[in-house]
Amino acid sequence: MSIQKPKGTYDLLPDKAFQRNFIEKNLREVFTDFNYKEIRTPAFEKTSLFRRGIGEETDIVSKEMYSFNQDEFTLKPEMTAPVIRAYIENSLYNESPLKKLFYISNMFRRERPQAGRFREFSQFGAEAIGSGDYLIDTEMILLADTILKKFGINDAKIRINTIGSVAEREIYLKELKNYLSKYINELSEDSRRRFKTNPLRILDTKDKKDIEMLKDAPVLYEYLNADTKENFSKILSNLKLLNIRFETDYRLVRGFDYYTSTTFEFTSDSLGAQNSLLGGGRYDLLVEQLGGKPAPAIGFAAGIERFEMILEENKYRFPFEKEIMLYVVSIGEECKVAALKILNCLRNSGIKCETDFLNRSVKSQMKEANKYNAKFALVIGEDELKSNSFQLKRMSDGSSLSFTNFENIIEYLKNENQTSPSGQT
RNA sequence: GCGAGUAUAGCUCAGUAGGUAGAGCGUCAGAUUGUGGUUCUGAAUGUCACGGGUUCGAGACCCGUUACUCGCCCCA
Repeated sequence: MSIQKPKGTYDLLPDKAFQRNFIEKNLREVFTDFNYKEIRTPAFEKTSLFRRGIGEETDIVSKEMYSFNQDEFTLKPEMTAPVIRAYIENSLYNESPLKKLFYISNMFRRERPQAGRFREFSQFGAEAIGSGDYLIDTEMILLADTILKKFGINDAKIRINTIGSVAEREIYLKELKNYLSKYINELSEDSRRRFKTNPLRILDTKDKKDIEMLKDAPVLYEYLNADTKENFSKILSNLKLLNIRFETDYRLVRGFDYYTSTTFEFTSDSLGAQNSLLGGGRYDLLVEQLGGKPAPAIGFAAGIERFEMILEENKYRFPFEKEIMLYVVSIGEECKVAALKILNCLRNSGIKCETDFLNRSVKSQMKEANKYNAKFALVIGEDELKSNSFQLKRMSDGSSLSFTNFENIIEYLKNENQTSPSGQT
């Protein structure tokens, strides 16, 4: 083994690449139906964008970024900050007060790889910038749910929470720290660290003793203003009206600094330890933080590899790749050119076909045709060229049709191509 | 950054108490001269992850390294 791929990366071999393309095609369809427009941003950005956008103290920024050129640039570890940067830089707010954008792109984080986690991975996601209305929160969750349902993923758990405004959270955090300080010596090591760095995340702990201690801890929800609460309950009742099953989880706290009020997460049991499939929420302050005219916004991101893991677990039936209509078995120099000529005519009509490039025996070429699942095989040798008589063989039953010139064969196959349905696995 | 497990042909794996490598699948070729799928026959491919040690002798035992996998943290 000479040179290996970098840790945490993977090759998408042809079969999987085909499936990935199918997934992306369908994602684009749903996003487009919801009137989201695709945006693509550079693979790398100024490092300061992520420092300011995601938050200096987050794991991603503090230890997981791939930076280069004396830290000037960083391979994007997430898409929200780049999208907002592009939104501001290109004055998209001047086009219309609400911009609905989606992306499908690869990200880079220098983490320890494990099941469902890679150093280069792909996400699809959406950002709606310009509306603070609860209706767009509802639509955002509906969009995410629609995508999953489109792929037959019906068992994802949806959890929703609101973490309020910065001001509301400040009051709460004081109370929470006050409460936890009584237990500070009994808390798990992780929680003690979070006490200093990000006390909200203590609520997310998996430690049993911690959970016990948190039982009587103050609840953020109770520190929220009446209109925040009302807004939240409107979202929830809307979701109910739309028949979306969810649960509220007052402990759901997201890892990036930019989140405000609504947060949500879709999880699946098919994913192993990393059970988070999709996460999102509102980030009303980010646009301003990144130097734009203040605009409320909300979005979500989902991991494509985890998405694929679930599809595999569910034995999702991907379509077959387009079948080969004709395999030309050619014998001898002249015939090979003749073969390419036929293939060229068919290909110009969008028909998939193939011939031999290895000077192999007729038998081997037939085997090849069979392996490719070609619908027809056509043998071209000196005999055929001399007598102008060609046998088009139907591979499924071995029957053959006689032709006296190429034009008729091509016409026949074009016709056949139109009537043949595209198969499912 | 921390913890655990694994490392034998392209793939999935055998390899028993240490005696210098096997199967299935796949690939390629042949089974009367130019016709596939089934069947049969044959072939190729491994510095048994790397380095050291124990031993007359190690794929198997010991140590180290590296890679991969899974988990913690965090996240998609």
